[in-house]
Amino acid sequence: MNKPLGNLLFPNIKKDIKFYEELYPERNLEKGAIVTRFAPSPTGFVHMGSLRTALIAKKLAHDTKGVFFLRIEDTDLKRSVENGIEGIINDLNNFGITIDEGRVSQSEDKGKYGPYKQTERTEIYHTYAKHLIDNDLAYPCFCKEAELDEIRRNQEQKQTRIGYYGSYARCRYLSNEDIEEKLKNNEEFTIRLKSPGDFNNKIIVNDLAKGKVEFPENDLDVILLKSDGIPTYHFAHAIDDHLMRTTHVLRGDEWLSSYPVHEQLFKLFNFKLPYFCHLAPINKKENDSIRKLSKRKDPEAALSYYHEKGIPEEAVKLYLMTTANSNFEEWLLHNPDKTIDDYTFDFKKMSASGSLFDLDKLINISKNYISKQSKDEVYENTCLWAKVYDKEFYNILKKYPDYTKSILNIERETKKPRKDYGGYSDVFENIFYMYDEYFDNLDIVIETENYKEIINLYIDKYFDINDDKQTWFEKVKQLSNELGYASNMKDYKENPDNYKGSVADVSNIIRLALTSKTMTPDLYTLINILGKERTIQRLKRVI
RNA sequence: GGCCCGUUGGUGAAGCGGCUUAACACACUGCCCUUUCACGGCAGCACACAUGGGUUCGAAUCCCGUACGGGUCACCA
Repeated sequence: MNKPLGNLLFPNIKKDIKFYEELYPERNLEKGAIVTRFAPSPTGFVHMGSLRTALIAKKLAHDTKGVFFLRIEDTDLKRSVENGIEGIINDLNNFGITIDEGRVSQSEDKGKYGPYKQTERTEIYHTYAKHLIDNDLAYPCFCKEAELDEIRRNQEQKQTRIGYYGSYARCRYLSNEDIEEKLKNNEEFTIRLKSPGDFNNKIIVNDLAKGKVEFPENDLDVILLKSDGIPTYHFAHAIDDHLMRTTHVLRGDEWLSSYPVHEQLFKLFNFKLPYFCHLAPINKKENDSIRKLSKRKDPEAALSYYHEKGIPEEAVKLYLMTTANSNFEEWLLHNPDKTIDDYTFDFKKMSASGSLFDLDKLINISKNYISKQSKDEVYENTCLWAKVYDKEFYNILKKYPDYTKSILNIERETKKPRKDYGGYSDVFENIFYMYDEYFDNLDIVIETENYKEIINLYIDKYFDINDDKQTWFEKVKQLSNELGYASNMKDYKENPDNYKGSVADVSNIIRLALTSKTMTPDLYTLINILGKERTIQRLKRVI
């Protein structure tokens, strides 16, 4: 016990930890209910990896009738970004990751376990720090940066373990008088843990993702409170996740190696230890090395990247889920009409190692997802996209809603829909030629020599907007025959020399004249959507 | 350097001691279907279990060593 020191260091702290233990009681939830949180730093947008963590955390909580909350970890003043909190809330909302409690705006909380922003909890941290000091489990450290450097250099030279521990932890042995003296001189100090651990002892975690992991016990006198009085991650994590009654801590596996510190803190306070799940990162290959997908270096780490491509949020989530749970993809294949909400998350199906980010796969998922949407959904979503990223196209879409929908509906809303769009940004490239506003400015080049003859004959003799598909195609075949083109592809393939070409060539000339492209959806449907006048006008334009 | 994690084809991965001549999905290639494209079907691709020992009648699966990759050792989270 060292009560005088606690009072000396924290003269303004009048409460004790019992006060907070009672203020934030255990949650009254059903048995098996999981309490998780998303705890980002407001350093900018949400990272793909963080989004995945949040997605899983929310799912676990909601599947078990638990609670999912948002806590803002803004203890690094230097890195905090101005509208960081709004950005995070925004990203979460866009992806439908709804929180039950926590920070809901820059300054507002929802829920009884707040405040949910760490810089607003300093009194709590100080109370718990004082408690540790009172019990001789923490002490002030006056070491300056230079001294700490010196210790490290010394350790490097001796090739011993690096860190502030044991006899290297100089300030651990300061007497109350020494401390009082330094305080009088206004020396800056941090509060360090007086670790009771022994490096030779072993501890074991049963990590939900990694399995059993063995560590040496922590003996580092880690910093609990920085010299500005703000807690470090380690300290804040222990206090907050206990007081907020988190049952499952999901976080990146870069935290795995500091687990011994955290466990020690929980035990010193007699907190109930939550379950831990350390997720492997999403990686990227750069040259020959593999590294974590980086906010700074990789545009695809930002959620805005997908927004810009018009990849639906749901598709991103589906992709993230396939990387989070290895059997999710197959499950979805067998349950095509179900959603992520119907899936039961399984810790055992989590990969222990990090995977490479695969944009191809994401786009494939997105194609499948968009292909299942109705024409109205695709129309609305494309409008939303274009409104931000292509104003001109947006105006066109808004000008011709029904016309556009009929285009978007080609080979859609069937059992085997087309999969043209990896994102809404692909829509333009696939349908722009249907609008005169774009089409009229195109140069149309048809290489076939006698294309004028073909088109003339088509207009004069065979074109009739009222034909059904069967009749239409029969006529194209007749047209082919009349001009020496094979109407039957098999015949043509067997004896190509007998013909000038095939019905495929003939259709393609018409296709080119009408669309400027050689690859389009079904021509007959296209003609019907274009209508009689526009079709003839376009056909005449090339001759 | 200490501590920790990981390593199945180009990618994600199934596998949990015999059912494995190692699934499935993406990507790629070819064929079929077909007026183009797409969809769909079929096939292929890829010397895929990092490596060396051991345990066992039997090992991708268990144990040990090594290599390689990654993390961490901040008054950053």
